[in-house]
Amino acid sequence: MEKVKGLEKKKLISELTQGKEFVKQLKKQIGPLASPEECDLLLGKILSSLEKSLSILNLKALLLEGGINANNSTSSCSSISFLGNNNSPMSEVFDSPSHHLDKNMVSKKRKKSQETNQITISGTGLEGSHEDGFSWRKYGQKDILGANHPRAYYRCTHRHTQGCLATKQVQRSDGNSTIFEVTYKGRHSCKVAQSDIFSLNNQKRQKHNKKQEQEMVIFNSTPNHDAENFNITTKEEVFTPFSFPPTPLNLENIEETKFFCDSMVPLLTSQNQEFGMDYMTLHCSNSDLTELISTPTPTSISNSSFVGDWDLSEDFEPNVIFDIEEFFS
DNA sequence: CAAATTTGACCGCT
DNA sequence: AGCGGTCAAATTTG
Repeated sequence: MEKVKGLEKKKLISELTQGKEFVKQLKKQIGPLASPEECDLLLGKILSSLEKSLSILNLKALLLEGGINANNSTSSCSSISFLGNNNSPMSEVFDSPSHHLDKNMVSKKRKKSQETNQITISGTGLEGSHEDGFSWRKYGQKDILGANHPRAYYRCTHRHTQGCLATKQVQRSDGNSTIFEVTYKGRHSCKVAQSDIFSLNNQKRQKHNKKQEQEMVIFNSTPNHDAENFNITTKEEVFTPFSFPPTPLNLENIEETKFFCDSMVPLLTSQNQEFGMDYMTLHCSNSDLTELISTPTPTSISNSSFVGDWDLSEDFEPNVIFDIEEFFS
């Protein structure tokens, strides 16, 4: 992660310097000979540079504000989470796995709690791209009322061998069919070695290297979030949506967190209407993302490049666009 | 041939 | 009754 830290700073300086240069050029352009097109182009560049810079800062701010667990998370992307509209304690979903061993227990108790305690990640338009390092087995698919696309149901492959009760649901977004909404439920109790995840991600990276797919990750809050209860403090241990079973993310009162991965737009966009974030779009290449989320050795996010020694005193700025692919390149 | 996926049936909840 | 979630037999895949 040290590598990334250095890159961030360099990138930030580079963006700010670029912005400065663009302003200089624009200054020269402004005058009787200035063409509107050139001015427009330069303005766009300036804005882009400034937004990228702000994004870099704001991403850090988010991670700091989000109270990301310092101990376990290795994923910059997965570490940003949003909490729901109630302060109810974490449900049985994240409690003792033994609660779920009884099939009947699952049906009633869990159903209700899962509705309010789940992590949703939306993956890329590529089916395999929302792979998260876990081994999932599809056990069902349903057409959902009002949805354009069916919902697929997956459970951990180690359900029977290790009693792992983690499940996830994958559904294409109605609005954008290239976006997959992945809802994780339950926590992995299976022992998936970090090395396994690493090698698995390496395989995937090799698979997708040529395609150079880009992913957009939108961190989205649910529409009905109550701003007052929408806090990012972390406490309870929940399953981390991206690839790290042995590296749970500590969050408190999570209701629902959505990540959207899309392959179309190379931008990271952050908006916050209620308390700083309505959604955030993180975009990076598949390989970059994989690298980011598949660090073999668990690393503290707070020790990571994102939140390391940055001084982020300013408030989060909404509507920030951040080309994370370029940023991490 | 084992593992994974598909898909219709079933179940519980509202 | 309708819906979402799960089961499990059939089928496909590696």
